[in-house]
Amino acid sequence: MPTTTRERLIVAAFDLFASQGYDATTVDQIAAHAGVGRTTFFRNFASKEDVLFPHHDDVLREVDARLATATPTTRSSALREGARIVLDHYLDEGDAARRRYRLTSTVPAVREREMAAVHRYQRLFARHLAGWLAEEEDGPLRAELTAAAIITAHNHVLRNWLRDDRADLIEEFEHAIGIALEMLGASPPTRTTVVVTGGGDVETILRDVREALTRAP
Amino acid sequence: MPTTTRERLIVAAFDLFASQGYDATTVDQIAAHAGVGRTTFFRNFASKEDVLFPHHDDVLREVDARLATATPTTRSSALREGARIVLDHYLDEGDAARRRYRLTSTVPAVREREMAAVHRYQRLFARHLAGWLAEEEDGPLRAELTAAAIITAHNHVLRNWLRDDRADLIEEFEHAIGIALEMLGASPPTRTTVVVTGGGDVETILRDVREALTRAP
DNA sequence: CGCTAGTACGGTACTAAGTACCGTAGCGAA
DNA sequence: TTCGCTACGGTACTTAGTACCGTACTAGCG
Repeated sequence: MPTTTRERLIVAAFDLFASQGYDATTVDQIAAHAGVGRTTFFRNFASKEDVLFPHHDDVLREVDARLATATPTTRSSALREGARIVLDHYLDEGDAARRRYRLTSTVPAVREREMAAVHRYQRLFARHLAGWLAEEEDGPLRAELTAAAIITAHNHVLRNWLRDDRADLIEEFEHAIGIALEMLGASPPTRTTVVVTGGGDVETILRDVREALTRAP
Repeated sequence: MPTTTRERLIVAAFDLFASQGYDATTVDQIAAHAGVGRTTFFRNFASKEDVLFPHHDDVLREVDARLATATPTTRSSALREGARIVLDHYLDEGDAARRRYRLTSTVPAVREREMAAVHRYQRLFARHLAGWLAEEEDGPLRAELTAAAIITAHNHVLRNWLRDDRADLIEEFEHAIGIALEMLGASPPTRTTVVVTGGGDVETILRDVREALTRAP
């Protein structure tokens, strides 16, 4: 098993945090448990909290790249999918995400770090949005509001999932993002062609459309 | 001048941070500059960062009290005035707020602390809003979105002011809060109408519908 | 007046995070 | 082999934060 030193440190840290608690675990213990020296820990992670958020930089780059591909007509879905990248990453982490959540709920220092991470995502979205809305009235403000809405909706769904595993997570996510974007302003009319009358979110509408289309000629 | 020890510590800390920078200033220096022992510092402030945010607890209580007085017909103004309480507090601080801002802009540890403080306000707003929207569909999510919008609008105006003093601050604030609430207040469309002309099989149409719906909020 | 209880303070000693620096083992390329 | 690079371990240090103890001051009460 050629696991890298960095990964061994992450595993060791999560194990010790889970068994002893965060505050009661020292960096020396983490390093020892991973079979390396203390210096090596700080070479891989800038602080004790950082070992809990080892992938945010990668995910940030991913989201940044996705948002950068947006065109004026695809911005809405770029925002959706940008947020989905973050959500999916948490899902991929699986149990680790849940163990970390338990820490963020109880340890102030970890919670602050988590908030800092969230803030970076929000600023990333806001930066792209600011570019998109540069011409509009109150562009910078609207950019920040939209970014805040997306992050808030994302976190809302994520927290629900972290608390108790639920099956319809993706649907919930689409619903929440839909509400966030819908609350934020009317979109220009599109030149689309199909139709549906009826209420509900995207998934509901799609279900209705599918039903109508498959039932009719 | 019967200034209390706590206040002397605050003044000493701000002075030293301004002259030497945050990291280069030790708690010992702050205590010595205030003419007290190191122990006394930690009796008054839980941490070195805390001395920079000495009044948040009071303001939080104030805002809490204001929001608690809201009736179903006055909620909008309660939100406005709740945010105004926070803004006014920063204005009262005057130069101290601006000196702190300089630190939050440059020192990561201070910035994280600031974000934690902001988060407490947002959660306070969200808590009240959640109570107000308890009956509504997606109440908790909408509560968080609204709280996020208010805090974001507030911070947007505040940051502008902290960067460069501007005269029409209050007007800007009302404008920003207005946009935030307006964006959120817009009643969600109860009927969604999408029109598709043209043929194609069911799956093709469904794909078009999905694309249209996800592209335009 | 003397006595007592509470409060604020100073000092000492300790733990642990984070930094700086030095030395060294491995490893691929010239 | 030798050079250069990278990763690692060890030591020593600074500083935030905690725990604990002793003491001065003050208010209240006999």
